[in-house]
Amino acid sequence: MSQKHDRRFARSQQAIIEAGIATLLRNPSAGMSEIADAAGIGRATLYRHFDSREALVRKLALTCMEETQAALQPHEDLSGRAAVEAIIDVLMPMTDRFRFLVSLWSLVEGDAQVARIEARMRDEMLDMFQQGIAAGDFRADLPASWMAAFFDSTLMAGWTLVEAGSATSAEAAAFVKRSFLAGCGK
Amino acid sequence: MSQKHDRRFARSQQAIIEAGIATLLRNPSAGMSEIADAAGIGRATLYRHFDSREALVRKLALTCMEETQAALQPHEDLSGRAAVEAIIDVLMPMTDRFRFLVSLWSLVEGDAQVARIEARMRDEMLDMFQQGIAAGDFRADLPASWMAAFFDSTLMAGWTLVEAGSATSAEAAAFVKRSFLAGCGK
DNA sequence: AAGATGTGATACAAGCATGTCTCAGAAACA
DNA sequence: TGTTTCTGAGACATGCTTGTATCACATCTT
Repeated sequence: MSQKHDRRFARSQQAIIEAGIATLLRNPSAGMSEIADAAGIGRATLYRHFDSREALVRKLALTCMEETQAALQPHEDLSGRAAVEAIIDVLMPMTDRFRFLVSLWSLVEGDAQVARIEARMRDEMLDMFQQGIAAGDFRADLPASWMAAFFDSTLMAGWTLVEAGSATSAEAAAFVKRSFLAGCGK
Repeated sequence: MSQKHDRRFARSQQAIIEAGIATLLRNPSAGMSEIADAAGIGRATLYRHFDSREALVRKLALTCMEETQAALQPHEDLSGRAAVEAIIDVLMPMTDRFRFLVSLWSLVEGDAQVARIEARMRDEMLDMFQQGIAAGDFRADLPASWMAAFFDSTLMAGWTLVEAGSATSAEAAAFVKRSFLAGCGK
C-alpha cells in the first residue's frame, strides 16, 4: 500500500473514520466540530483530511461498504442456508458498519459510486437467494427481492436488540438465524 | 371537538402535518422553508402554527403515534396469530406514519411524552407476544422482546419493498405475514 | 540534529436556517 | 356587508455551521 503519509496522518484518519461513523450514527446531523471532538482532533485537521462534510460522509459510506464486502468475500462460494448462517455470523459483530449504511442512506444515496457498489452488493444477495430457492433451500412462494429486504431488516432487528441491552451479539445472531431461516426456509 | 379556528387554519394544519411527515421522511434535515413549500403555504404561516421546528417535529411524532394507536384500537382484544395478521393488515397501508417514527426516532427520542407513549405501545406489543407464547401460538425459544423487534423490522421490510415498486401493499402484507408467522409461529 | 510534515488553536468571511415582526390582502364568519 | 381572522410576502436580526487561512508547536523521518 501507499505509505506516503506520516504515522500521525494515518492515526488521525483512522480516528476520524471511527468517530465519524459512531457520531453520525448517534446524531445524523452532527457537524464537523462535533465529529472532530469525538475523534479527539482539531477541526482544522479534520478539514485537512476531508475537503468537506459531504466528502467525509461519502468516504465513511464507502469504507463501510468496503469492509462489509471484505468480510463477506471468504463466504462467496457458500449458498443457501449455509451462506445465510455464515453471513449473519460475520455481520452481527459489525454493527456500526452495516447500520451506518442503512440508517444514513439518505445522506449518500445521491452519490454515483456509492449507488453502483450498493447495486452490485444487492445483486449478489439476490443471486444468493435465487440460488437457494432453486436448490430447494428456501420457499418458492416468496420472491428473492422480498428475502433480501427481509434479511437486511432482520439483521437490523438483531442490532436493535443488542443496542437495547436485551441480548448479547451471539444471542441476537441466534435469534436472527432462527427467525430468518424459519421465515424463508422450507 | 374544539372548533375554535377558521377553516383555513384547519386546512393549513392538515397540510403542514401531511407535508411535514412526507418531507422529513424524504430528507430528515429539511428546513422550515422546505416544509412550508411542500405544504403549499408561507413560512410565516408555518411559524404561526408551530413555535419552532422542534415543536413541529414533536407534533408530527405524536400524531403518528396517535393515528397508529387509533388504528390498532379495534383489534386490542385479539391475540396470537390473529392479532398479528390484523395488525399487519391495518399498518401496511399506513406506511408514512409508522415509518416516520422508526426512521426519525433520533429526532424525538429525547421528548418525555413521546417516550412515555412509545413505552406504553411497546409494552402492549410485548404483552401480545407473551400471551401468544403462553397460548402456544408462538415458539417458546424466542423472547418476546425479540419478537417485537423482529415484527417492527419485518413491517419495515414490507414498506421498503412497496416503496421500491417491487410489490403492492397487499402483496407486501402477505409476505410479511408469511415470513413473520413462519419465523415466530410454531 | 535538521528538515519536512502534520497538528491544534484561533480568527475570519460567507452562507444558511431560525425565529420575529409588519403590512396589505384574501377568506371566513355572522 | 362589515368585521374578524388567517394568510403570504418580505425585511430583519441572530446564531450556527461551513470552509479558509495563518502561526507556533509537536512529531516523524533521515
